Amino acid sequence: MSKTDASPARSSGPSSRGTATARRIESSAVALVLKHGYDATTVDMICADAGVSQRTFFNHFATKDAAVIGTDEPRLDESRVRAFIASTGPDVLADAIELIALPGLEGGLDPDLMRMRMLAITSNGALMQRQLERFASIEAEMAEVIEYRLARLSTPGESDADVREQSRLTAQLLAGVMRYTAESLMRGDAGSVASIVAQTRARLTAVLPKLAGR
Amino acid sequence: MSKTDASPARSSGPSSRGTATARRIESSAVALVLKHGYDATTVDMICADAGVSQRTFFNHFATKDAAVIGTDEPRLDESRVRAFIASTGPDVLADAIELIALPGLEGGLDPDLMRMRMLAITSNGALMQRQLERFASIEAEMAEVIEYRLARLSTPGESDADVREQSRLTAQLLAGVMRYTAESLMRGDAGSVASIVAQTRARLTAVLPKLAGR
DNA sequence: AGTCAAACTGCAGTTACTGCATATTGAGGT
DNA sequence: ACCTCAATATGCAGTAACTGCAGTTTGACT
Repeated sequence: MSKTDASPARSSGPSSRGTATARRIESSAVALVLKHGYDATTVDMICADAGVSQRTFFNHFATKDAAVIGTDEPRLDESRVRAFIASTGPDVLADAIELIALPGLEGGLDPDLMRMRMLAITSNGALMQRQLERFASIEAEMAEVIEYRLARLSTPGESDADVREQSRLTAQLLAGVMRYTAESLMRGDAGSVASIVAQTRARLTAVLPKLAGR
Repeated sequence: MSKTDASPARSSGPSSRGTATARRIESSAVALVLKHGYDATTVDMICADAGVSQRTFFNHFATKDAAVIGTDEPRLDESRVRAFIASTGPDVLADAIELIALPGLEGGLDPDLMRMRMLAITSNGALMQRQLERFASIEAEMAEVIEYRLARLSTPGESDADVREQSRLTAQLLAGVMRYTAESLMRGDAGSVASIVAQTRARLTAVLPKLAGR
């Protein structure tokens, strides 16, 4: 009797939610990519190392990237979001960096895995790209959050629609800031993630006034 | 007698520079993708339509995407660059949009092909992503150009290195603006490319002062 | 006519990824 | 203890993108 659908994440969004198998695959993937590079690491190699079949691999991860990057969605931390919205300062962008970057890059489950994953990602341009796309995936969410801050800063003549569009634009600017941050990390400009984030914040507050046409 | 290397762009960056074959492949690719969608269009189909072998296809284009997106590098227009640098206004970002967007999205060779390509790209998220990556590829170049403007706006305490980093950051912000512009296009917010660009510019100058911490 | 190189082609192979059918395992109900 | 069921893992065959290699056509220049 056909049990049609069986696997954990059959062709839908990958889950990897904590299952031991997924975790094994992840750490094998990260380790092998660190050792041999991304292109030189085949899915078969990862499967052999993790002791699973190729089919199982793809049951857990939609793509090879996903196994390396990790699939835990970079959710926004609720309490941080509340604090962000509550703040009334004009440093919307600068505040937003920490909202995404700190939980997304640092906070995690297994610190060792996170560190190795970080290395694996920053060692490869294509993977970096994917990572940035993941950040981009919460852009819509960020736009919404940003809207709360911007609404309070709106000037007389602006409609709600204007504010919404400005929020979308700001969310994209934020993505740019994130990319700059990631680039700094890739350049290996020393320091922890937190210090790089702080540095970005400083540069941002320095340059923004110059760009705002009075 | 083996003539080892023969093809125009053997595994290096694709060229497509004007050769009739490449142009035929391009227009076949765009047309088929418009008709059947990106995923449903195989390379074989494109080859059949263009009357070339698959190997020839990959001699001209490194990837399937490339054939649809086009490979004419979005070079910066020299005269526009000069004008951009000459300008002393603080609207660095807003000015930069036009520097990239107008030649990149509008100005082209075959207007018909450009229009269809535009449709094909905006109809597919993945292709859009690629397009944005192409814009991103001139980020380094833009950072350099932006540096000229920012240097003039630098404040007393800043070193050259500071200005350079700020330029990099600004180039990434610009990429964000470009993404917002592209998103607007995809939403089909009516209007020509030029009008969308103008709209983006307006929103940008409206929102930037709010983000600059006094 | 002869030479040379650019462009085109065929073919076999690798790799990522998918659909389908099947096997295993473990928890719950009877 | 037995059956059920659902989640998970697997084998297998297939598709499609892309690559390397080796060979052929084409066209310009001598």
